[in-house]
Amino acid sequence: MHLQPDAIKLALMEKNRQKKAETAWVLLLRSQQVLIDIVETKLKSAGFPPLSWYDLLLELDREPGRGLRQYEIGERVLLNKHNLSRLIDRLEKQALVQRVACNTDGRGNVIKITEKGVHMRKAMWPIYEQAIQEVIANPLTVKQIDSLTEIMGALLNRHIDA
Amino acid sequence: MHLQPDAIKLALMEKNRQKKAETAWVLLLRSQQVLIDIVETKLKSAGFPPLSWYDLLLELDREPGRGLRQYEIGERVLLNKHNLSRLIDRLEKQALVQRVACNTDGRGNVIKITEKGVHMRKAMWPIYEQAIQEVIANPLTVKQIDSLTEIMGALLNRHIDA
DNA sequence: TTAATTTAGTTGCATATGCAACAACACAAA
DNA sequence: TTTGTGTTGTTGCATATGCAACTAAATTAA
Repeated sequence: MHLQPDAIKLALMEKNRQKKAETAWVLLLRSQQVLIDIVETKLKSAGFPPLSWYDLLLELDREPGRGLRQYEIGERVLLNKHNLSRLIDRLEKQALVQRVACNTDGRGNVIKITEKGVHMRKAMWPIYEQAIQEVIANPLTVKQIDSLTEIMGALLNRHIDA
Repeated sequence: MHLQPDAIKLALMEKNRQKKAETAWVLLLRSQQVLIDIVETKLKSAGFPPLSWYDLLLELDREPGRGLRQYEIGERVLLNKHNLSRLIDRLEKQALVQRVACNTDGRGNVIKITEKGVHMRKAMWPIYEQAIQEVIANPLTVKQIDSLTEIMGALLNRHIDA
């Protein structure tokens, strides 16, 4: 066995790196499906609405009186305006949130969480918390959890601008 | 500052663990959304069908002549039969796969990939491969990629039986 | 054999999502 | 002012997904 020229060596390393990335990607895809499904199922069997509702309620709950413009929510929850518009429809129909005409911008409206919405989020949290424990906290060591956070952060940062 | 009794210390550690798990979960949720969206967008802009089609074609491509029963595909692709049934409808409409009556089980059918399906999968792969490079291989070190694989494996294993 | 139960797959219905077109307003330039 | 351009949000349409009901065939039990 003889030493390979650096260029070839590098190319092989890159090839290997890509192979590993593909393996990781497939597992990431699968685990996403499985874990989200578990969490959604737990919420549903407890008689609660899906994760996306929780997300929305949480963001609104963080802005007590002020509320949020629709586009602000869209940025935080990573939802395009089409879906967001209708997601808010559904929540409003359940009286969990409320559309208020915006006095500084005649086009838009400000979304505010209602009392009922606050209660709903609070009621959902224990179930959600327990689900997170089951799908993340229990199967992993603390070191792995930290590592997961770091890696997901790196993946996200790379694509925030895109 | 005095030493805490072990029980309290343990409880605090568990609380901390859960906190970290919640942070990791949120990042995992977000990054999955973003990464999958990037990959899907790349496929679409290249004029290709979505990821789920690729998944199905890949599984079938691995069983050249034999094909697969629908429930077998369901197990591998993690899709319930309802959706699978209609996903196959769509692919069959594009002549990428073919339903063949099963001679050992009169209820079911065997799904086989067509020549066109084989070509489609081959054509999609370079785009898909490049997308994986962009979302996983480029942003991470090899060590992180290995770590990601290990962690996702741990998460999946835990819930394979459930 | 017949009858009861389980399994494979499809279909109808309600809901969720993406895309494109649109309406209404804000903002900037002429 | 008017005109053009970008932004905010909604709606129609096509498609995708989950749930429950259903058909048909396999399997088991009597």
